[in-house]
Amino acid sequence: MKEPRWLDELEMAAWQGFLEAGNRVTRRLEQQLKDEAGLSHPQYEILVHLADAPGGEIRMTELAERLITSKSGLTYQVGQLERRGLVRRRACPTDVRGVFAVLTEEGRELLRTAAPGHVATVREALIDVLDREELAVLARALGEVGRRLRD
Amino acid sequence: MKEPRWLDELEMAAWQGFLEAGNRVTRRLEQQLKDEAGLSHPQYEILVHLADAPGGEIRMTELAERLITSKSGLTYQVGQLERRGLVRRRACPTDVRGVFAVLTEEGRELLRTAAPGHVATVREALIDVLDREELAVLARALGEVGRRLRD
DNA sequence: ACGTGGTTGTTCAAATTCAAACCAAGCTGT
DNA sequence: ACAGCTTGGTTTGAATTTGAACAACCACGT
Repeated sequence: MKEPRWLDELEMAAWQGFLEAGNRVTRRLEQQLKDEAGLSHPQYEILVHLADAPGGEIRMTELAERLITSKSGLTYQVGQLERRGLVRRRACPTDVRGVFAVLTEEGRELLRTAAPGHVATVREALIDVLDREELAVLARALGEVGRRLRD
Repeated sequence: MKEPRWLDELEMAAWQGFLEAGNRVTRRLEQQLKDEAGLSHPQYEILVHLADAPGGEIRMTELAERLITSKSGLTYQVGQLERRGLVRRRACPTDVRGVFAVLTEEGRELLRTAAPGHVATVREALIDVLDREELAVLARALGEVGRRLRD
C-alpha cells in the first residue's frame, strides 16, 4: 500500500471549510424555508427549476439529473408537491413512458412569496459574507469541481 | 413586501457552484467510502474526530456539535459503529448522565486502511482541481462562512 | 437542604433517502 | 416481425435523519 499524499495545512483548511460551510448553509436554508414557506430545500429547488424551464415543465429524468438526486427520490418529492397542488404531472405526447412535472399557478405563486426570504438568507449566510473577488474565485473553482464530477 | 436584492450573474454562479459542488462531492465521497470501507460519510467523520481527540474519546454532545448533526442522529450512528465494534461507549466518571464515544483498536485500524482511499478521492474531486491561490481563498472565505453560522 | 432551570443522552414517530427490482415501452439489428 | 438491449418512471424495503418528548441528573441561588 503506497503512502498517499496527505493534505497539508492549507488543503485541510479548504476541505474542512468546504464541508462545514456546506453543512451549515444547507441547515440554515432548510430551516428558513421550512419556517417561512413550509418547503424543504429539495422541494424549493424543484419549483425553481420548473419555473426557469420553458413552459414550466421538465421531464422527470431530466429534472432528477439537474437536481442531482435519485429518480426515486424525485418521484417521492414530486408526489408530495402534487398532493399540495404546487406541481402536476403530464403525460409526454411523444413517449408514452415519459412524464412531465409541471409547475401549477399555485406553485408559481408560492415560489413568488417564498423567493425573497430565500434570497435574503442565501445572502446573509454566504453571498454577502464574501467580496467580489472571492465570489469570482468561488464561482470559477466550484463550477469546475461540479463540472468534472458530472460525467 | 419590499423588493429584495436579487443575485446578479456572478453571485448566482457562485451560489450554484457552491450547491452543485457540495452535492456532487458529497455523493462521490459517500460512494467511495461505502465501496472501499463499508462506511457512510457520517460514520467516517465520527471515526476521524475520535481519532483526533486525546484518548480517542469525546462526549456525545460535543461530538454532535463538531459533526454538525442532531444528537439523536449521533446516538443512532454511534450505535451502528458500536455494533461493528469500531466504537464503544464509556460512562463519564464525573457526570452520570455523560457518555463518551471511544474509538476502539478495530476502529483505529479500519480508519488506517480507509484513510488513503478517502484522501485520494478528496484530492481527485476537489483539492487537486484547484490551485494554491484558489485553495487559500476557499479556506479563508468558507471558513468565515462556517464561523458565522456557528453562533 | 431544596426547588428551579438547564443539560445529557435516548427513545419515538414521521419524513425522507437511496439502491435495486420491476414493468412497460422504445430502439436496433437481423 | 422478432429477440435483445436500453430507457423512463414507479414501487418496494431498508437505512437514515430530524425534532419533540422523556427521564435522569447537575448546578446554582436561596
